[in-house]
Order: sequence, then C-alpha cells, then structure tokens
Amino acid sequence: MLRPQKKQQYALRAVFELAKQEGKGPTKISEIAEAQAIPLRFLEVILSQLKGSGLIDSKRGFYGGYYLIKPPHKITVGDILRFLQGPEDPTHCTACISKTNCPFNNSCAFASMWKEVKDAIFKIYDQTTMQDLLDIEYS
Amino acid sequence: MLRPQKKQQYALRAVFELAKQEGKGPTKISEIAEAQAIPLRFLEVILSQLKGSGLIDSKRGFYGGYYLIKPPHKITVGDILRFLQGPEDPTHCTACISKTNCPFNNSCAFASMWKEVKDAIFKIYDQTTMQDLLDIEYS
DNA sequence: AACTTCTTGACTGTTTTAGTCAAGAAGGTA
DNA sequence: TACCTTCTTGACTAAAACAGTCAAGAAGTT
Repeated sequence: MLRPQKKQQYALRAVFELAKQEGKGPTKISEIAEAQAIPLRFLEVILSQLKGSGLIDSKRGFYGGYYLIKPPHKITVGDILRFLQGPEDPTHCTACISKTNCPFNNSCAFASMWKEVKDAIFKIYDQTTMQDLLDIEYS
Repeated sequence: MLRPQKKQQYALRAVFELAKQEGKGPTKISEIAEAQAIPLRFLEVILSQLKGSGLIDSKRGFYGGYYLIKPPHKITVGDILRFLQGPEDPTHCTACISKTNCPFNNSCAFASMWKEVKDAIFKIYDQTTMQDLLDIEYS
C-alpha cells in the first residue's frame, strides 16, 4: 500500500542538507548531491521544482547555490511532501478518498479508514520539522 | 509518498464481499467481481494468491466459489495487506527502514520518523476488522 | 458425461519512476 | 570585456512496476 519514492526521499534529504548548512551562504547542488548521495542531474530537476514551494531559493554565479528561505524550525516534512504531491489532490495518498479512484463514489465502507490513515500520516509529517531532524542528527 | 495500489484495494474489497456473503456458502469469483467492480480475470489472480494467506479458501464445481476461513471479526485489514506485501519485508512501506534502500545504513535522521509513520499506519490496519467494515456498511 | 467452477502461468500494454543530457541564462571575478 | 562558475529548462530515454488478459487444464457437482 505504501511505497517509498526516491524523488521524495531525495527532496527531503536535500532540504535537510540545506538546513545543516544554514548560515554559511548558498550551497551548491554538487555539494548537496555528494553529501546526501543523490544523483546530480536528478537533483537539479528536483531542486528547481522545489523552488516553487517557497521553502528554498537559489542564487547563480560563482558563489551561488541553494539556500533556505525559512528557518529550519519552520519547515516541516509535511510542507515538502505536500508540495511534491501537487496541489490538485494532496489527499490522494490513499485509495477511495480520491473521487476518480473509487467506483463507489467515496461512500464505501473503507473510506473512513483511509481517511484515518491519511490523517495519522500527515499528523506525523506536519509535526516533524527540519530542526527536529537536525537535533536527531547531532544527538 | 503514498499511492493506492489497485491490487490491494481489490483484495480488500474481495474479502469484504466474502464477509458480506458469510454463511451463504461459497461465493463465485464472478459474483465478487460484479459486486465490487473488479476486473474478473485480475480478480482470479488475486484470489488465488490470497488463498496462501490462510484467510480464505475455495471450492470447485457447480456450487463452488470462495469463502472465509475465519469469522469477519477475526480478519483485519492488516492481515490482508501484510500478506500481499510479502514476507520478505513487511516494513518496507516507508523509505530508510529498508536496509537496501538507505545509503546511510538506516542511521539517518529520518529513520525514526519513518518508523513512526509505519507504526501509525499498521496500528489502524490491525485494529480494523472486516466486521467493523460490515457495521459501517449497514449503519 | 456434461457442466461449472477454480487454477496456473505466461503474456502484454500502459504508466510511473528514475535518471540523463545539452544548450542556455545569469551572476561573479578580473 | 572576457571568462569563469553556477543554476535553469525542457526534452529525452531506460527500466521497472502495475494492471489486466488469455488459454488450457484440473477438479468438483449433478
């Protein structure tokens, strides 16, 4: 029912790396890629998408790179994953909730369970900030 | 991060249908397929796999079909989904928990969050029985 | 014997995921 | 100015996963 998607893992780890480098000026894509073991070319795509989220921004040129717009304690895992899932249906994470997926018009017996699951997951995502993860990393 | 898989939805709905038909003798694949809007041929594959779980069994011949081995209140969503995920790694639902997936040997800052998520999901799966779903259906 | 059912494994088409590539735009440095 | 280095963009491709199909056969029922 659940499957890890590399793109989303990579995105999380990339933002996490930016959080680690906070205050040191922009971080180059190549540095992030190396530190977090992410294929460089793929990361280029991911980061440029992620700019649309308002969480990160970039600067070009010799001392360029990516950096966080908000402080680590104000960026949650939920922010990132919700953004990557796209705005059209941030809740389609589980079956039946999506209208187009349920042949019973969202009124089947499973619907409430799927909603519970989704809420449980996002509760965790939304309460986990980049700062929390930094604290774990350095504990 | 999450995506519904039709096969698993179908499996749940098929077992649910068997629960609805409990006590009326075996239910034909074709009846299940129609009642739950599942492609017949695909359902054949799914049900025959599901026999290995010890939750359902089948009978051939004119009055043949599938039926539950255990009563609805002893079959949980978790039983079904765990079985379909395969025994090799029932926990690989989220990233980083799987050794083969994490370049940091499961010791990255995200690992504990993924575990929390997995536990939260399966807590719900494991406490939801077919009987609970029947109660919802008929309420 | 005839019928209906499940059984099995191989097969196929489509979609998603993962990742690559190359040309270019923009900023920094000298 | 010239020349770096960086990000930027969209198109492209390979591989895997998913969804679904098919056909021949085995096994009960009547």
